[in-house]
Parts: sequence; structure tokens; C-alpha cells
Amino acid sequence: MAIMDAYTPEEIETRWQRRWADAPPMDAGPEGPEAPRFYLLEMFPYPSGRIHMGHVRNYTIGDVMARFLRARGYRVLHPMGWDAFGLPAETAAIQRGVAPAKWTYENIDAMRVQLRRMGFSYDWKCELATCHPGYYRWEQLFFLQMLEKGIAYRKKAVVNWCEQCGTVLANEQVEGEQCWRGHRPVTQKEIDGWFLRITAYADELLDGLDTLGGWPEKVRTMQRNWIGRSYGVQIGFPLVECEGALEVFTTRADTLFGVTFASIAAEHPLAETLGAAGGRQAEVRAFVERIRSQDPTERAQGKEGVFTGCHVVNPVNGERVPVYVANFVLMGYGTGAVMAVPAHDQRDFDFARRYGIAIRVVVQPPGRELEPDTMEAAYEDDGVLVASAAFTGKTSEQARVDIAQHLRANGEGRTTVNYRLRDWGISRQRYWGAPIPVVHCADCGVVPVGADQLPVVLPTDVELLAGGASPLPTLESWVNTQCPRCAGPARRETDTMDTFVESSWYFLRFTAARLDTAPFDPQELARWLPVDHYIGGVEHAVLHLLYSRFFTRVLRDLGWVRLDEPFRNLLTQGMVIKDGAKMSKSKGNVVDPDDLVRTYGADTARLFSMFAAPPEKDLDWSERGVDGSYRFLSRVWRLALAFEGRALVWADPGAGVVDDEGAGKLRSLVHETIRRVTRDIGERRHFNTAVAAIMELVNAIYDRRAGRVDDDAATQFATATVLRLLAPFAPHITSELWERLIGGPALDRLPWPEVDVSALVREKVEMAVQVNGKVRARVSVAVDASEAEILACALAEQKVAAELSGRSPRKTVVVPGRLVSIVL
RNA sequence: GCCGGAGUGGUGAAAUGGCAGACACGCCGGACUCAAAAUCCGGUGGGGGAAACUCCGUGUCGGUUCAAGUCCGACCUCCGGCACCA
Repeated sequence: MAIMDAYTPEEIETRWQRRWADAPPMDAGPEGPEAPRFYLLEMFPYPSGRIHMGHVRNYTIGDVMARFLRARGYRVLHPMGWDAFGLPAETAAIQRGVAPAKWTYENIDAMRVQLRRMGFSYDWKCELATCHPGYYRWEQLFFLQMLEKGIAYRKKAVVNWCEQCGTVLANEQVEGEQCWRGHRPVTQKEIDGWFLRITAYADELLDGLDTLGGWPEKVRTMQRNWIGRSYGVQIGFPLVECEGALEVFTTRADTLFGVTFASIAAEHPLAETLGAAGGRQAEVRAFVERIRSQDPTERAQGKEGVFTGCHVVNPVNGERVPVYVANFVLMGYGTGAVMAVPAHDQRDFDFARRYGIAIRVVVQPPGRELEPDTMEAAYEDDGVLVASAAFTGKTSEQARVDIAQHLRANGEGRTTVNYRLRDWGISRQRYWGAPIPVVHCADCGVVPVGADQLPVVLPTDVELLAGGASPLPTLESWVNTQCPRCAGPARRETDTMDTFVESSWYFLRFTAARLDTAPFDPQELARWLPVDHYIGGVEHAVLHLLYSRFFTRVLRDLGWVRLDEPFRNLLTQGMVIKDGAKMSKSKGNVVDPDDLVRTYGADTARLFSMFAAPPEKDLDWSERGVDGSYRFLSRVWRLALAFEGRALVWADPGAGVVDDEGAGKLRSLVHETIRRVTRDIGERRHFNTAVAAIMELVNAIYDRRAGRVDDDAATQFATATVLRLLAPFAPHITSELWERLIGGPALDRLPWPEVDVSALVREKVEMAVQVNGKVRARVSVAVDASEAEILACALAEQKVAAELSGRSPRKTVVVPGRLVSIVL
């Protein structure tokens, strides 16, 4: 026997990668044969400079699918690009003195090398970087069109400010009390900025979730909660001490007769007015100032408030109730004022107990009677109304409808909808982002830049300021410009756009990444969109994935796309965990993909990330597990190379040429494995079990070959099929072995193996026989045996007869091919 | 607190209501070797038994069913999301 070449992944893989760079696997350009199309996309990375294990996992899932789908005859669009604007480039610039643009493009180059080294089959000719003017010029155009339609607008608002990032953040980008990048504190600040009217699409975004059957329920639920639609009534409570009325929002109109006070937020415009009118200006001011200076956590400690000295009138019963300023009322939700029903709202209950305000029960639960004096908590569920005039005796459900009706008839209120969702604040007080294309003119105010003047190019020859602030406001040559309207002197907007704006439409641009006369080619959009399968981390459930759904609809309404939902199917992969924690520098448990690839090769890295867990679960990184994957590939290597020097016959020998029983069994197993792997990759997306099936086949081939010198057609067919099934997971080693043993068409040009269903049919099946639910025997019966024959066979078993000991079964169940169940 | 998801060997995990633990890691044993590594073969949920076998076993307690990891009800634990949203 000749000395076998050792498995040397590094040498094999780099050689194949060079070949693939010259002749990419069937790309997805507009020309070519008509075939079913598949847009497969993975969330594009921020070019930090290095890929991490999360990327390896995410992109391996995508690449396995891409290679599989190509073999199945699809034309696959599988692009890769760079989410290239963002703060780390500025931080690096300050720390290391490299310009953000240079730093970013160098990182992109480095990461592209890493991705190629993994063997990922991207359509590199679609590559894009969002920091390129050829990309963001279209975003600026969209912005101008949104401005015209009122979707983009400017307002002064209380917003989240991240001290460390030196910028404003959207609500979605604040998690707990820290910013999404992990910084704290995030404080509240009142500032002028640009917003996109996502709330105008709240209903559509919410209802659209029902059409997304290909999304995980978890993500849909998260978006539903985030949008937070609630139906209720807005009621005007006339003010006693001044003119006008206090507008409140409630979902519990059925408790209206239980109102014993009203509360308004510290930021409510009436706070000052009511304080003055009620003669308690000093107290109110002091309270408001104290509350407003608190950070969100501090503010969430307990319920407190101050009486304004003023009252409002309950429209349904004419009662005067006091108005308080309360720390727990949010200005940002509803009207910033609430009617308070202590008996039926826990917050109001706490507040009423603290300040000695009356508690009035107006909803009684079934089966017991609430007494205000003995209540220990508010009763918040539905019940039957009491002490509610004409509505007494009605159920809560009915009363909500009837009272709303009554208020509407008297002009005292109207039904309305409220959302938890806020408009998307996109202004960032940062340098490394897409400039917002407007100017500020002393005479004309805010004036949009003409569409023919785009792009407003971000200057790249800048000096970053040591303090971290954006250099744009002080960059006179850039910031000073002419007003497009009056031609007078004007200053450019120095805020840049949230980088989530770029990622909200990149998947559309991939279909015509190099087009420079328009953002999209309508024909290409129609051809590819929506994305058939999108893969990424669940952390973007209410960030990128919500923004993209919104942006797609805006572009639809602007006439750019004909599409409601951008992503038909979504796969959210779990995190990569090591030693029980997410990989992070601070925990010191990071595995560097470069080290991994150097030691084991890309194929092993790919195989392990697919084998260790199903994609949606967290993946526990294990050095031993990686080693196991490497050993499996080595095992395949040795198995296949045993044939070196002889041409391996890879065709199915067919049922006829089977020479002995073992060969027939092996051939059946090959087809069974094709069936399993095809289903696991194509339908179930359980790549781990697909790999397990291939391993079983390899084990079976080893079993058959044990002790044999000669290798029959079935063994050769099985070995070749292993290479074909394993190719999407480990493209390098399989390509290498295929070329050495078979040559002919390259493995990645070959169609996916077909299942011969007739090969799956067995003559006999083994079935379990249960007596009273316990397996007592096994019988081997012909597959086409009737139920009666199977039963007779089972009853004839000695063990079964012993169990029966002469009794006759009370009931029998025969599931052909599975088992026989006998009940005594 | 509310909303999701998950609890299966020593470990990662697998199982259209039909023989729980496929596949892999680890461990144990054997072959090869002067020896070790690598490799190949075998064993490996727990209890009992020399063995044939046998009993128990998928977070807990109930239920439906000839049959439940899987369906239903209640609960416990862990993870994730939201969190004074009126």
C-alpha cells in the first residue's frame, strides 16, 4: 500500500481558495439560465478588523445553505458587505491617530481575507460598504424625500444621551440603563434632532407580523411588545381653577366612577400653570425640579407626588378631584396625565395610601366583596361594576364599551389608540456617519439640499478632536455653505445619521450594488426580493429588524420598491458560549478564528460550528469537540484516499448489481442518508443532525471495509456520496478528495444527489411487541404483511405467549412498521 | 410583575404521540507497538444479577391515551426580552 498523504488542511484549503477566487462558484448575475432564485442573506458585519466566532457560526450557516441550494439548482444571491459607519472608527482614530476612513477600509480588507479563508462563497461583485458616498448618497436622497412627505422631521425632545458615545440614542438602542454597546450612564437630555415617523407605521408593522410565518415566534412577540398597541379612551377632565381641560388616556374606562384624583407628569406643560393657579407654585416647582434631575433608576424608586392645589371635574359624575404631579407618570406615553383609580390600579393604590386619598371600589370580582379599608392591593382584573350610576351591574368588558360611547355622545372623550413605540431619533452628534443633507440658513431656517447636489460628502481629511466630539461643527471649510433657497450664507447640518439607517436598506442595494444612476434596478429588485432567508443574531429583534421593516415600507410609499416585508424567513442563531458565558475580551474566553483555522483548518471550524448544536440554540465552544470534528474529517480523508490510484466509481450501482446482502444494505443506507441530509439542510435547518447522518454513513463504510481488500461498487458509491453530502459543510477537503479520486466536474458544480426511493424499501421490518405498554419481544415481518398477519406473528412469540398465559387480549393495536401493542 | 423559550446520561445533544439517549465528546477495555502517541475494534443512563434477564428513568405533581420527552392542567427552576406604558 502506498504511503498515504497526510491531511494538511492549511495547504489544501488555501489552494482551493485561490481557485475559487479565480472561478467563483456559479454566481448570481442577471445573465444565465432561468432557474428558481433564492436570496440568501446573513447580517453584514461591522468592520471591526477581525471576525469572531459569532461571525463564523452565522456565515457558516449561510454558506452551507448557499452551497446546498446551488447544488439543488437554484440561482443564489449570497452577498456580503460592510456596515461601515460607526463610533469605533472614531475611537480608533483618536487613540491611534489613524483617519476613520483609512482605519475602516483597512479593516474591511483584513476581514475580507478572513472570510475568504473560511471558504465562504459570496458574490463579491455585489460587495458594498455603507461609508462609501456611492452608497450613502441614495440614503440622503431617501431622506430628502421623507422630509418632503413629513416622514422625516425635526423637533426638540427629551432624548437618551450616552455620555461615552457622545451622542443621542434611539429608544431601541437603550437596554436597561445602558446603551446597546454596553456603556453607561445613559441620561435624559432635551435636544433638537431629526426623527423618522415610524409611529405612523405602527399599525402596519404590528399587523404585518401576522404574515411573517417564517419568523421565530420569539422575535415577533418582541416586536409586538415593543410596538405596544393599546386601545383606550381619551377623556377631558375640565379644570376647576383655570380654563380648559386635563386630557387623560385610559384603557380602563370601566373604572371611571372610581377616580379619586388625577396625576400628571413632572414634564407636563400644565404642571407650572396648575401650581400657580392652586397657590402652590413653590412646592410644585421644587418637586418638579427634583424629579427632573433624577436619573431613570432613581426616579423609579417608589411613588411620590405633590398636590397642585387645583382640581378637575369627573365628567361622568361631576365630582371634583385633586390633581397631583407624580413621579411615576410618564410624559412620553399617552397624554402625560392619568386619571387615578386606587381601587383598581396598583400604582394609584400605593400613591393613595401614602397621601391618604380615598379609595373607591367600582369593580367587584366574582365570589368576593372588596372593602376599601381592608384591601391590601388594587384589584386590577375585570369584574362587575358597582357604584357606577347607570353602568352598575354591567361587566367590565361591556362597561368599557358603553362608557366610551357615553363620553363620545357628550363630547367628553373619544376612543383612541396608544403605542409604546416612539418615533425613531436618527440624529447622531458624531463624525463617522452619513451627513444629513440639510443646511441651516439664518433667513430661511432649515433648508434641504437639492437632490442634484447630492451626495453631501463627508470630508475625510479631518483631525479628530481629543475630547471625542465631532469635528464637523468646527470644520469651517465644510460647514459653511450657501443656502440653496436664498443663496445667502448658511451652515450645514452637522449631525450625521444613525448607522441603523444604512442597515435598513442594504439588502435592497445588494441587487444593484454598483449602479450609479439610481439606488436600485427595479427589475433586479423584482427578481430577488424579498430576501428568502435571513440569518443573524436575535439581538437585532427590535433594532435592525424593526427598522428594516419600517424603512422598506417607507421606500414602498416613496415608490422605490413594491414590497411590504423585506425578509420572508428569519433564522436567529444562538450565541457562541464558552465556559458558560458569552465570548468576550473582558471574560478572557475568546477563541480567535485565525488560531482555530491555523490549527485545524476552516473545514473543521465550519463543521464543528454546525455539528455542536442546532443553529437557534447557544453553541457551547469545546476544544475537545473541535478536535472531534477534525478527527472525523481525517477519518474521511483516510477512507477516501484508500482508493487513490484507482478511479473511484461514484455512480449508484443500482439495485441490480448488488452482489451480496451487505452491499444492498449499504446502498440503502446511502439513499437513506441522502434523504436525511437533504431534509435536515433544506427543510428542518438542523445541520447538526445532517452531519450526524453523514457520520453514521462513514461508520457503516468503515464497518463494511473492515478486513476487506477489495472494494465493491456499493462501497465506492457510498464513499463518493459522503463527499457530496459533506461538501456544503467542508468544501475544501471534499473538493480535494473528489478531484484526486474522480476528477470530472468539480464537486461544487455537481447537482445534489438524488434519493432512489425504491432503495429505501426493505423486505422485512423488525417490530417491537408491547404487552401492557412494555416491550416484551421483537418480531421480524414482511413489510407488506397485513395487520392480522403481524398480530398473529406477535402472538406466536414465545415471550408474548408466556405473558398472556392463556388469557386473551382485551385490546390490540398494530402500527405497521412500528410496533404491536397488546393490552390484557 | 408581564411576555417568550428551555429543562433528557459525566458533557454537547437526538427522537412525524409508537422500542428514550442517534451522532459526538469524555471515560473504560482490547488490537497494533519495545513503548507511547496516532489509528482500528468493542463497551458505556441508573439499580439488581455470574448470566439469561429484570426493575427504575426525559424538572415536579396530576390528566388524556393501548402508548407521552412529545398532548392537556397546575407548579418549580434556569435563560432571554420588556419593565411604573395608565
